[in-house]
Amino acid sequence: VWQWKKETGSTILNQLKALGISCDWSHERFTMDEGLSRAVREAFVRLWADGLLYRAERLINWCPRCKTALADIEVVHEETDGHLWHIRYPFVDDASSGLTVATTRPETMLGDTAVAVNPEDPRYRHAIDRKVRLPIVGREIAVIADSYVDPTFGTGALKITPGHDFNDFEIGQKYHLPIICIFDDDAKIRAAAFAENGYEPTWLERYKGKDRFEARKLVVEQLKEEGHLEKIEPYRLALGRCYRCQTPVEPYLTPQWFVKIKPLAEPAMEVVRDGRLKIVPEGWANSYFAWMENIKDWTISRQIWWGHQIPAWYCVACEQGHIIKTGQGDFMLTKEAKPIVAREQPTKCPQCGGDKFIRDPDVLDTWFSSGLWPFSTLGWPDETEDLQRFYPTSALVTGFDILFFWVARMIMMGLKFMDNVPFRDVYIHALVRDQEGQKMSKSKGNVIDPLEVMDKFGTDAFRFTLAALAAMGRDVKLAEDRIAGYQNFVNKLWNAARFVLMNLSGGRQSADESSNGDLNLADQWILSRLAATISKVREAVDAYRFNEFAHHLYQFTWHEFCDWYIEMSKLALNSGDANERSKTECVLATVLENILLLLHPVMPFVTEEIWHALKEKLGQKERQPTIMLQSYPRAVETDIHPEAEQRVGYLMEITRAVRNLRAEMNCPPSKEVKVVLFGSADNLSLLQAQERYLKALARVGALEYRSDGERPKGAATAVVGETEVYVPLGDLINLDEEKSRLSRELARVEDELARVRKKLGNSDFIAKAKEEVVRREKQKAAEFEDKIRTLNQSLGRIEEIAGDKA
RNA sequence: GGUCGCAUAGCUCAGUUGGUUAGAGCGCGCGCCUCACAUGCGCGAGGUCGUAGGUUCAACUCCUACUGCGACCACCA
Repeated sequence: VWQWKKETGSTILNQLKALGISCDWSHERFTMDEGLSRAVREAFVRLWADGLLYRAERLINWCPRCKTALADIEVVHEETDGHLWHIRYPFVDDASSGLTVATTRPETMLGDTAVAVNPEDPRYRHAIDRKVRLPIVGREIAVIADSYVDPTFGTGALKITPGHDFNDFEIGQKYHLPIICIFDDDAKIRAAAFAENGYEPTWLERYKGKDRFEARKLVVEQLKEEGHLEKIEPYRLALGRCYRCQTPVEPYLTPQWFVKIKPLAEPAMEVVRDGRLKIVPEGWANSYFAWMENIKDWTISRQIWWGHQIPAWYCVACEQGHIIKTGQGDFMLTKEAKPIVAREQPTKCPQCGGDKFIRDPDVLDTWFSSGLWPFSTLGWPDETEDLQRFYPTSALVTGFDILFFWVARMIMMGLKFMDNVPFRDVYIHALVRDQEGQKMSKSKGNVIDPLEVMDKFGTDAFRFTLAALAAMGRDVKLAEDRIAGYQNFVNKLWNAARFVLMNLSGGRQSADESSNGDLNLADQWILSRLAATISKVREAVDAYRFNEFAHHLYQFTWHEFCDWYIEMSKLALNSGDANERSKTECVLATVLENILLLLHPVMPFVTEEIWHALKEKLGQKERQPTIMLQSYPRAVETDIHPEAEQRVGYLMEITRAVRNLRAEMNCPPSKEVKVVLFGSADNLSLLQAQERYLKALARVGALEYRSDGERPKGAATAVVGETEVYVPLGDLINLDEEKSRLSRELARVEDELARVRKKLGNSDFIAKAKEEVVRREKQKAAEFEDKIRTLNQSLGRIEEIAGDKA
């Protein structure tokens, strides 16, 4: 175990570290550590004392390959093609007639001890309380009536094998039927089974020691030979397999340890119901309840070679008769053996005073110790400081596949032993699937090794991608294109940082000491946008909406900071105004630092790197050793500046309009153009005040502002709000192109207007819609009408020119 | 068999209380080596939001049915 742990454990740790996960490595624990073993023994003893543990012989799920008991949850059911075999069991009193049973497992007939029919089934009234003779075996078994039998399934007659089927076991208990276990722990035919029941089978030679599937063939063959096989139908059945080795599970009768689960499950459901523990996304709470409500006692003993050995001892003197030797040094305890449950081996038997004990050879299901994890790792059962401080934790992040295996158990155990939930939130993250959406699995060979991906694209890009794709409640198809895209984002951030660093004068000014009085418009704007972004990012994280988190940061960093602000900042930096320049430097540094802090959880490596460079440049390096110790940014209320946002928004629209016109008219970027703007005095004075931005961003040479008068002829035109934008191109203008462009735009706006008018024409709409909605629609209509008017005028002028030319 | 989820641009996906010109990334088209970045910059094309009904003044958004995927749970032989 320890060798295995060393290898696997270090692989996992290396992966985690490569992923840039920052943990308190001093708290690393392994299930088999002494501290945890102690917690396991303590928990076991307490459960026993509280009557929540018992040892009993039950039909349990058994893996004949692993030779161990399995919990229900460790059995995976899989639709499998099989057959329904119809076998005829003749009546003892009249061999010429009989009952036909249908079964998916003909070999188990060797252990049948009854046939059941539904008491209401008219076909079988005559059969009740008669006896039938088992083919091959020759044993006489009773026909019983029980409403459990579904008359519509198969033949309506059900063979009862209490030793090898869960339902049959129940029925067997109800009618006190004998139990014949025909298999040994290998699922091979066990000869002794028949001798035990007083049979001297001559037919046994043929089956003895045969595996269950071989036995099936032989049974079918013999039934056929003897004329008892009536029919074989194809049938799909849900076959239970061992979750580890896929071997079909065999119901098997052995003594095992069980946890009485209902008393633990009840409170565990309650805390989710009353909100003391939140499952995110909520949808999983339904599954959680469904599972908890139908939960059966938990088989916790395992017959495997490693794990926590069960802390139960048996007095050799008292239990002698219940100890069965099964091999050299191996032994088994019958269901009658009385365990002494204790933290340590007892010194004296309370019954006989004997001092010789053997310890229960079984070990515990690993999930038993895992269930104690939230507190066993913190020193429980001691009242440690760690326990005080860290229990309960705020959130558990995990995949749905262990919601039942582990999470549910932690909740039950936490409530039982700590009297409190182990964590407040359970965030069920998406499962990463391959490009085709298939679940990754070793057997399918479609596993994506995170180390390889990180090697190719970088850890930061990989982490950011996972966050960006982690939309609530949806699995992730990991596409390399996507990672490549975010790799570019990392690069973009790097280059933006380079720009900022090369423009900082250095040393003299610190980013957080900026005086925010009389900043220029761009500075006000970006700080306002930053504040808004911080708020949205925080909201997203609080709600576990990591895709929104990533989206907002991507959008802000690339499309606001880089695309607009950095470009605008160049004007301030080159303005020759030292005061303005230093303020802009401050803002650049502030925004960059905030971006780094905001992104750090998803992009730890680049952000750390850039942050150090930034701190060095600002002369603050010694003060702050690592970005990780910084607190997460909070939005600065006073930075919020709606007016600046609105103004820059307008400026951006005009800029886009000019760029658009240039592009449509195939005007090369190298060529400066003249722009004439018509609009209200307010808007124009704003534009005029900020015209350096317009000139730089849209490559405009000269700008003219007019409130009314003749519109320029031969100009490409656009309408932004109430502002008309003209780019006079003189003879360069392509009349046809401009005409079709304007017509297209006109058609689009007319469409919009028609839609809005239709709404406004509907009296129900006016009467019933919210006032604000109506007002907005009216405003839209007015805007569209204005726009249509100017577009028509522009079209008119184009046609005029065309006319002149012709 | 039961339960739940998903169907939106060529691809992968967002769209939080019903009213937006339905968005992003990649891909695609056009134009650019504009002094942080061609892993880049600018502009653009592309969707009757799976089908059929219903509720509503108004539906991608709510309800029903259907179709097609997917997952989980399940002892009907």
